[in-house]
Amino acid sequence: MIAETAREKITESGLKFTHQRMVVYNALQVSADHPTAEMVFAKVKEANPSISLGTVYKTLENFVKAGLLQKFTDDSGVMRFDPMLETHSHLYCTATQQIKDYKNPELELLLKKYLQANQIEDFEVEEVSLVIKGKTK
Amino acid sequence: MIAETAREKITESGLKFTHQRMVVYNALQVSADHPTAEMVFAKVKEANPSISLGTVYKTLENFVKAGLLQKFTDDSGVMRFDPMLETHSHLYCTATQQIKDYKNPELELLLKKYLQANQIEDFEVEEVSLVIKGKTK
DNA sequence: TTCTCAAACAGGAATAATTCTTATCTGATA
DNA sequence: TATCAGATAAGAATTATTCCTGTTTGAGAA
Repeated sequence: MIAETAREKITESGLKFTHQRMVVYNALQVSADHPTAEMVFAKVKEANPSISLGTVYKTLENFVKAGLLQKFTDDSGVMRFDPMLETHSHLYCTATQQIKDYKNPELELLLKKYLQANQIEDFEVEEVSLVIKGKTK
Repeated sequence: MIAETAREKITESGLKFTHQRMVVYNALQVSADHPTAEMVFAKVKEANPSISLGTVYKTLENFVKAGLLQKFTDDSGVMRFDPMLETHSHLYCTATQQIKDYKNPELELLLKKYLQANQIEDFEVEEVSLVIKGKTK
């Protein structure tokens, strides 16, 4: 049951379990796109009409800190939240501004190996991600 | 002479040459970091104290459209402008939030070749960039 | 179960980056 | 040098995000 999974994930990550956190968590698990805080807010209101936008922002930030979500900023400067935790790249369509995940373990391995073999001077790599810009056909 | 180069580049790109555009152009050519619009504004005021912030924003945007600059957004959602035109990657320090260019033609070639050999379904790649997060030693 | 309290929440005010608006000015061309 | 489309200055407006304050709630103790 989805409520149980959410509860487990949230408490496991060291956060107090609340109804608001549960609905935000669930909203992100089912979202295929990379929602903004406003998009999460709109979706979450269906399940909890009295939630406030500030709570959504704070909850998303807490989830990022707790390692449940990834956050990045799109080209127009808006924060996007991403339920996937494995490293993956993003396809950014320059025509429609849509963002899609692009998972390619082979490519990730290639990059990881390259950066291990060729250390960057004075820099310790933690994470690598690829932004591929172009157009959806 | 730097004024001549600026004039050429600006008119070549199809934009009308103005004093404001020249000082913005020159400010970016000499900046090693990836300035924000505010940083450009501060620098440009030395050469032209009466320039307005709105003009700086508009000019930077025009330069991006004309292909003289690259634009991206940093993790805190602020726009950064980048005088380099060749594809290159960014090193993002998670401790200090500093951004540095990382140019590595070998790595770029590797990526380009990989993406040519392994087409992404329904997507036409225009540009690839790597965001490498980590810590400066 | 009820009590207690640190943490979370709602609601809205405040802030910061960016865009827009309008009246004025300027560069390129004739 | 006169013309005019496009560029600029100044500041108002907008948008995303953070902050503040009083109220509520979840989790553990008694």
